[in-house]
Amino acid sequence: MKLKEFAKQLGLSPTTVSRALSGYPEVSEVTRARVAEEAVRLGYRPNVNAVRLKTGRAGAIGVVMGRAGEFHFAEFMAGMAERLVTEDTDILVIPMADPDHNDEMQLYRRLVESQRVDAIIVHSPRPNDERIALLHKLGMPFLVHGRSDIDVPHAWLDIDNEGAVRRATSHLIDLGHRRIAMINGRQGATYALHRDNGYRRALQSHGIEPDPQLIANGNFTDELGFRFARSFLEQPNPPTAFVAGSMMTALGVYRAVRSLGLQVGRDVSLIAHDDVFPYLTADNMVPSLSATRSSMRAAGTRCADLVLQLISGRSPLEIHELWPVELILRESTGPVRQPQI
Amino acid sequence: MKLKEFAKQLGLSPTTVSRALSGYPEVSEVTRARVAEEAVRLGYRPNVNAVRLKTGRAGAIGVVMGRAGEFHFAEFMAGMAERLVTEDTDILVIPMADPDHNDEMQLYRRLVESQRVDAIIVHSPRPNDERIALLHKLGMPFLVHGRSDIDVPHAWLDIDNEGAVRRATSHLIDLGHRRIAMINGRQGATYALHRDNGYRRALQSHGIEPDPQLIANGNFTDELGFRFARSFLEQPNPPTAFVAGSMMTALGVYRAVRSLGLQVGRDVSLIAHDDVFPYLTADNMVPSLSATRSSMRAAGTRCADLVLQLISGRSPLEIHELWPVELILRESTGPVRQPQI
DNA sequence: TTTCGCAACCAAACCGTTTTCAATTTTAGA
DNA sequence: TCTAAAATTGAAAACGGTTTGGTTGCGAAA
Repeated sequence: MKLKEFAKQLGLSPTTVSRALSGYPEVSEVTRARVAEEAVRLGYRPNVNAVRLKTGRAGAIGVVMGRAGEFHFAEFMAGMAERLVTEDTDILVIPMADPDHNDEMQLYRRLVESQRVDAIIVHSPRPNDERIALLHKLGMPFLVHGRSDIDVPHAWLDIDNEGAVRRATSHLIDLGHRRIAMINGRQGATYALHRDNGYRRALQSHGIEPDPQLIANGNFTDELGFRFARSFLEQPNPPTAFVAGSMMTALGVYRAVRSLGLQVGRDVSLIAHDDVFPYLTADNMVPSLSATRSSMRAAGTRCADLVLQLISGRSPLEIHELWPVELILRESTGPVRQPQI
Repeated sequence: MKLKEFAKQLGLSPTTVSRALSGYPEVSEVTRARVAEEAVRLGYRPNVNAVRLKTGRAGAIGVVMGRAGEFHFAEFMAGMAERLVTEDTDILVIPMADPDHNDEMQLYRRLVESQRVDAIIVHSPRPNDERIALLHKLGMPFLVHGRSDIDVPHAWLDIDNEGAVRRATSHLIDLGHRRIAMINGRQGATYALHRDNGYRRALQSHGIEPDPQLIANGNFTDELGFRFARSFLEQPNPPTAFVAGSMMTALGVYRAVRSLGLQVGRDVSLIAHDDVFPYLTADNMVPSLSATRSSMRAAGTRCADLVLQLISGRSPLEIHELWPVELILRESTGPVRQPQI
């Protein structure tokens, strides 16, 4: 059913019908109601592609997806979906070929030019992220999930990574730990930097010098969690506590600790960051995992919300949200054990 | 840069330019080369929305996303992305409000009518899945990831769930196990049914009567893995082996077994299904996990490929792929222990 | 030479909306 | 009652491409 045909059935012009459905004021309430009603009855729905061509709006939010299968991704998307379900906006997932730099910029450039999306969400920004500069230059609305230090105005939503890790680390220090290892995310992303800062500040404010031998960076995998933890624990002067970047990393740390005949929460303390997954909960781990917690799903929902505001004209300058992170103490943290004499 | 302008710069008509770029034969090679070259140089790219309006193609594949944050999802998408990155097709994620039945059908109907996608991928089909009937009726190309018994022709790609679980169960029986528990996925989906069949057939072909007390269904979460395993093991006549539906479930089972002072691989055997995640590998678990394995990512890639074929006209009737599943034996399986006398 | 076929190109119609500008009808004010 | 202003409605021009149905020019066949 096309507009023309539909309008004819109603005895109205396409103009009026279009306006009635789009909520323009210059159409009488009576007419509007009738049009809306008949549209449902006859099943008329405007052709999206025609609307998009004419209006220039794409009706979609772009999310560029890296190749690393990040488990956060699904949660974030589910959160976005939750918000967008009532909206007439969908999510366009754009595959990224290689993390090769040039390619990536090219991808964003094309995405913008192609006019397939009204806005873009940028993930895992770097301190000086060229994607941000590019999108700003091209005038494409975008929201950064995370933050960047770049000298370009941008809307962002981030969690307080630094504060979270600082508190986590401080807490471990308060428990008497002095050798605290840090298993961080991949180097380069701002959040990893912030977490590193939080870690260092906590140590330094207690007069402890960070030991580079106790700091590691890498993907959030069980495997790396294990490897790093294991190699740290096998050092001559092993750590008594760990701060870990993700639930998967935590799993690896648990394994490593166990594999050495030690016990998490007694011999080694651990605090990890928990993005709140329905399928793996910190509280259920044995011993239950002390965690800095912030819902990835909620972030997705809010990001979708903010992007919608961005699209409808709100200034990026007004959109800066820093979410506090909970620190939830459970059994994986405990006072440092006196070295056996 | 619009087509008209671009054509003028080249001293050609829009017609010829359009044809040159779209690879039509009635344009000389010389011209085609020149057009292609200049397009790059001047940065001309056809407006997607205009192309879509005119051709009726949407340039996107639809994936409906449930609210349950499934960790498989990201892997599957990453796989799709891998295939689509070279193509001019993207992935449209459509949020699903409630798993409420009517709503879901309504969603699919609208999705089709809106012409935002050229094809749809249907996940976790049920034996008699109305979505399939609907899409078939509406003439929308679609690929089912999984299978359905419904009496409607449909393209599908599935893994041999039944065979996988049958072999896994048989292997456990060969190891001497007789009380084998089954922690399956949510009731309703075909794959859960197939796995159940595989489980029952294996038992029955060895003359073992399935015990409903040892069969559970539910989401693939660590929590449910733990609960089910624990409650099974606390029964008067506990199982000596488990077949579990996912890696997360397996984590829960490990926990449950440990919590009772038992040991996986010695006191209790376990085989779980592994979708192959970069962040959690069966081989790294302690003891390493015996698993039926099939790459979710590879499935995503192939599904994308098949959908593209579907879009370009291949008959759904020809597209039926049943992937074999590997059975990889590691340390979590062992001979049944004689009951302590 | 004329005719035909073919390669290469082009003008204009069309895809299904939105929106500008203009026309018509109502309403309100005098 | 008349008129100006306000409230509705419509006709037609975009939006930026693709594609149909030609036209043109040239060499080969008749």
